[in-house]
Amino acid sequence: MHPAILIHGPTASGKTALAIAVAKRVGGEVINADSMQVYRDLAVISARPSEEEMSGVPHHLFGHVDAAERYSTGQWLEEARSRIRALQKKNKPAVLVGGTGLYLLALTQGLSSIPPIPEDIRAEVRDLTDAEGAEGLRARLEPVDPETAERLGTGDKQRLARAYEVWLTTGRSISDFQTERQPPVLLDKEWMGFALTPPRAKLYSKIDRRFEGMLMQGAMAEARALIERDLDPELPAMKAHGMPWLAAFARGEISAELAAENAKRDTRRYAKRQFTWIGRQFPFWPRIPGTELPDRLRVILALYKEIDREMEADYS
RNA sequence: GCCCGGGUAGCUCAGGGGUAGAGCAGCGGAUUGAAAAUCCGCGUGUCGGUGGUUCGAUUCCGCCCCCGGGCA
Repeated sequence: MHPAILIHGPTASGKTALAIAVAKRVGGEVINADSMQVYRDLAVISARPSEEEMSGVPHHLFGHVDAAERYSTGQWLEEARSRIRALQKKNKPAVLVGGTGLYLLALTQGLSSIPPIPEDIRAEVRDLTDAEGAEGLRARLEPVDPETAERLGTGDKQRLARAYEVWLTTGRSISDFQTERQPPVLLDKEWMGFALTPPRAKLYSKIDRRFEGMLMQGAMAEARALIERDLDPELPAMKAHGMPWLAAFARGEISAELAAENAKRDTRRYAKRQFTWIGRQFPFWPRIPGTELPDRLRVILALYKEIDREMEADYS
């Protein structure tokens, strides 16, 4: 069995092209680890690789979800598990690539086994959040799960809502669930992760240019098509970088220039958070600071060959 | 060339004899099924340069440089 290769990095750092190049060299297949590239309706806006870019390398979990769906980390993890297992059976390395750090964390550290939340409870808590805000949620959570209420920031309505949903569904606190994790899909020796860490100034100007490029490739048309479906603006797909601003522009509320400015700014801020995530959550993943594809490829292949050989030795 | 106005944070600007703020941008952090989400924290500065007055100058004065506008 070959170890899986995980490629992570901030948005617009060149993960897609690198993953394809790596997959070609090691005879592997690419699996998406990006929460937005799963949505069918977000080809341009999520910078999903085109058929042409994929250049014959099989890709999995790209654009297979409808924008009306609320995709989740848990769902992704199960889908990724089955693809990874299938590749292991074929004795091909899996190349997981994506900017969603939480997905890769779940993959390598495991997730707690919390039962799915029934739709009526989710709706109830969502209404509660709208009506009472973070304050109200916190007040409700405090008596039943004081630990989580204490740990979460006072305004973190999303996590407060999640904690409260879990309590309503199971009668147990989320902190209780979170003390244990399921075994990860990939065990320690079964994967190797790489983090792209380009110079920030360079990345930021790349982000700006990339968004301009998206506009030229039809991002606006893509946004309009979604807007016409009249979906809940709170859906994850509707929150993809640029979407809320392109929607505001479509409604005539802001200028095209402002929409583009804001979209770029949101993306830059996201990249900043990704840098923090890499530093804190993946401190031991080898860094790849270079920005040239051949250099990056060389670094990955050199390190990968080593552990791949070790693994072959272990199994023979 | 002359006359005004202005040079203060990355940007737009406020302030004023005791080394300085606001907005935006930015920076640091958290992160267990919405994560491209959600949340917490932080002014980051040769106050254009150089002399002078003063206990003390970013502030007042002189000269110089730069940018607007006007008159030539």
